[in-house]
Amino acid sequence: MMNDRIGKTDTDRSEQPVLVVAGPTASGKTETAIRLAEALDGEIISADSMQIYRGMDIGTAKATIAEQKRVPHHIIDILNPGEPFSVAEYQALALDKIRQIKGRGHQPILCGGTGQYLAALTDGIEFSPVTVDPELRRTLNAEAEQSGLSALWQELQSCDPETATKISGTDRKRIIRALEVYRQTGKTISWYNAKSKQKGPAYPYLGFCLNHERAELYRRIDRRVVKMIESGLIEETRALLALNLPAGSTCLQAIGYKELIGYLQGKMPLDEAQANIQQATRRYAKRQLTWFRKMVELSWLNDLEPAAATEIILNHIQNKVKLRL
RNA sequence: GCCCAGAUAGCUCAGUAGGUAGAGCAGUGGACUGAAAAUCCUCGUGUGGCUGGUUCGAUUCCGGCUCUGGGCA
Repeated sequence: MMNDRIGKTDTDRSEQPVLVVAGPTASGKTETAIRLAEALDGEIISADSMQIYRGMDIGTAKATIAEQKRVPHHIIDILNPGEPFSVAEYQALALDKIRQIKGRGHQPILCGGTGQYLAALTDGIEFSPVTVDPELRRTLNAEAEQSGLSALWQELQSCDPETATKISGTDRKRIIRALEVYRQTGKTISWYNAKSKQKGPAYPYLGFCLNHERAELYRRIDRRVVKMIESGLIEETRALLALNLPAGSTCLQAIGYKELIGYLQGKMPLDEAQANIQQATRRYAKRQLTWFRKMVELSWLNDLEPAAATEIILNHIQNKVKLRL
């Protein structure tokens, strides 16, 4: 075959789209992204809301130390358990990483299963300047406790009927967030949202979604949960528990840990905790797929192991580059 | 071998004084703009074990058979 080298694109990737490797848990994202990075001189930016926490390794299926040595990883292990985080912060961090990686002439590869994080980048959402005020959030939660959620819903109904009709009167988190915005600024969250998509994404993206036939995906999930427990997830949870984090800490929402805490506190036998983890993971995977189906720019790769998926993605990129020449 | 109880949705079961059935769980689809592995919404047709009978009509009543659980020998 002819020389495959394609001009200066080897070193100048500033025009190349950011690669996205999405997919539900246990679909093979991590290994695929690493292989891609090795082939493309790439660096991986995680898009995962739980892998940001240090010490939560097994349960979040974080790339192992050995895997992280193969290729640079970003936005992993950036916080201690118990520290708060948000999509907007994620987006800012990720955009910064993309810029830096491109600056080095490397290929940025977004890899992760948190649909909201991915969408914040690919949809180019411009978040409002209204940050989270923990004090106000506590107040609103307390009000919901005392006067009931419907009282807050009423308040929203009168100050921001557009949002009130859009979300459910039982969706506690969204009602509270909408009121946070209104009480702090006097402007509605719908007003901010309306202007949030005007700019479009800061970078072009080329995305792939790994997936498996549902029954097979669920088998993989069930198997992986067993493996996690065998490899020390209980110990990891014990360590997390020993930190005595305030209830409501984001990291305590993580599947696997929250169920095993119940086991460690003697509330349920291990096999029950394991079954609960498997079920919660299956439901989570289903919700992830809802996000990915909505992201029309994703190409779906079904029933493939990482090696094969990587091949296909590389071919795809190769063809695109050739077409452009 | 005999006696008793069961057999209804993927699972556990309810109900129909005879007019072709509904809960929980599992599962499905969806929403998502600073907690997102979170939060929330939607969706219930299944040879009523098989087979005869009674009846205008049987998942429901009666008989036989099969299977399951328990008891007696």
